[in-house]
Amino acid sequence: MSLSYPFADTKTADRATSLGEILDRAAVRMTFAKDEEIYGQEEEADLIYRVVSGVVRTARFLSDGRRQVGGFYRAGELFGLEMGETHRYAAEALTDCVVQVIKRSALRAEADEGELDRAIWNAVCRDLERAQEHVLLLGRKTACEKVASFLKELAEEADDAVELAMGRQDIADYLGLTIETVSRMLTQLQSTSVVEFAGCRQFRVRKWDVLERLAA
Amino acid sequence: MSLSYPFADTKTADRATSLGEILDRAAVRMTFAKDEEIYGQEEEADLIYRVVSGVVRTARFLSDGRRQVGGFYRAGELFGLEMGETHRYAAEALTDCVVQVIKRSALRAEADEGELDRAIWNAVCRDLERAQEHVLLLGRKTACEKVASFLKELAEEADDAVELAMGRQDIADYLGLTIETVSRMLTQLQSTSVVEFAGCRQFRVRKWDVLERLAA
DNA sequence: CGGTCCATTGATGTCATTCAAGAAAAGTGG
DNA sequence: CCACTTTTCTTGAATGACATCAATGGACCG
Repeated sequence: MSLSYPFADTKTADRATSLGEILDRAAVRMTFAKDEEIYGQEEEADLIYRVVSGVVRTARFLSDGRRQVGGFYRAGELFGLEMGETHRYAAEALTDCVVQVIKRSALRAEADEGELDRAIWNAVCRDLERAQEHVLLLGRKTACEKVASFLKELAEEADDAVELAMGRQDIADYLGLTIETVSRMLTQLQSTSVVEFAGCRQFRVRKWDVLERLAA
Repeated sequence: MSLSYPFADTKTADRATSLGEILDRAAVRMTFAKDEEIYGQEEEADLIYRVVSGVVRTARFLSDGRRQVGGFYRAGELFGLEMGETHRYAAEALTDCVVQVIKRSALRAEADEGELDRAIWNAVCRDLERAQEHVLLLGRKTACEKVASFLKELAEEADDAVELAMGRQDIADYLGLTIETVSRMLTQLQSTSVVEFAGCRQFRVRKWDVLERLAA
């Protein structure tokens, strides 16, 4: 991990109007290598994080090593605001990535309250919605439905060809499956021409209607 | 379902200091019979709810009838603040229950902002934390661990004998299992003297250490 | 070009589900 | 309060979905 401080232009008279500007000015920028830990499960949580580039995953471990991936965060997204005293999920760099970090207290001084609160509020609500979808997926969907749901979610935010930032193990741990099962389901979706893979990290959807039906 | 309006003492000069008082004064009180729907999945969400008595469950259905229970809410808890345009989970009366309901906008006029925001904020954060725990449970725990976790969570907020408000089907749909599996795991936990049941709706923990270990 | 890592595929095993029955509890009406 | 019905819970046996174990195949990288 490496640090680099922002230009200290605290003399700027105007208050920043967007959270992005506030962070660009006041946050510390940190770089993490692939698989490096950003913060640990059980660590104290008074920092706010924002992805600048790369992808971050959150994950939680059971004592015997089983892992559950909570979610993936892309450029522009806030993470790490779990609001208890400590983080319940760890955050790790899925790819090499750059992250802005700021103390909640420091941010409060910089920003006009409304702007800040709204951004954090939105991030927490988005996390909650995702977690609720995740609960449904993990609790009541079959392996095939899980994988279809996962591909669908990725594909509907991308135009045509979708790049998978994560490997099979991360997908498996996100979906509550094993890598073998994920692999088999992907093969199955390909053999029925629902999706088409170019290598194991890029795909495009061939039959949207079928994919949506399979995602249940 | 039946309605009853609160005493309209809006002349009170002082602003209420606790959310409870605000709601007691300004909210509509509604009574729901067991299994009655409080709001539906996909319904518009601009009301805030608070359990006065009884227990509420949230649940979501897949098109073929499979059900995932999101959680249970007890007296004093706020629910229904999912913050998207529509509810993603339905809310139903698990038992006969009384609920306070208020429009978010109306509440905003009544309360001093800080008090209100803090209460909603706490409720949303609590929901998020629960959902994250739920994800771990559903994704990576075995049937036995799921049931043990469930009993443990119930038991640690109650003194000695714990009353189960919900039936086996609700437990199963909360844990992502079938009623038969839940029943078998409960039998197993009894036969190993980890818990002891008096009828099928009341139990007490016999071996806390073992229960905690099994909950993983 | 050989080595390492990751993904796929096949064979087998296991845990949870499904199907089917019976037992206990809860509701109903006399 | 007791028979009777209905619902819910438990238990057993068989099936099935996903996991595990083991081997092969492909991609990336020095």
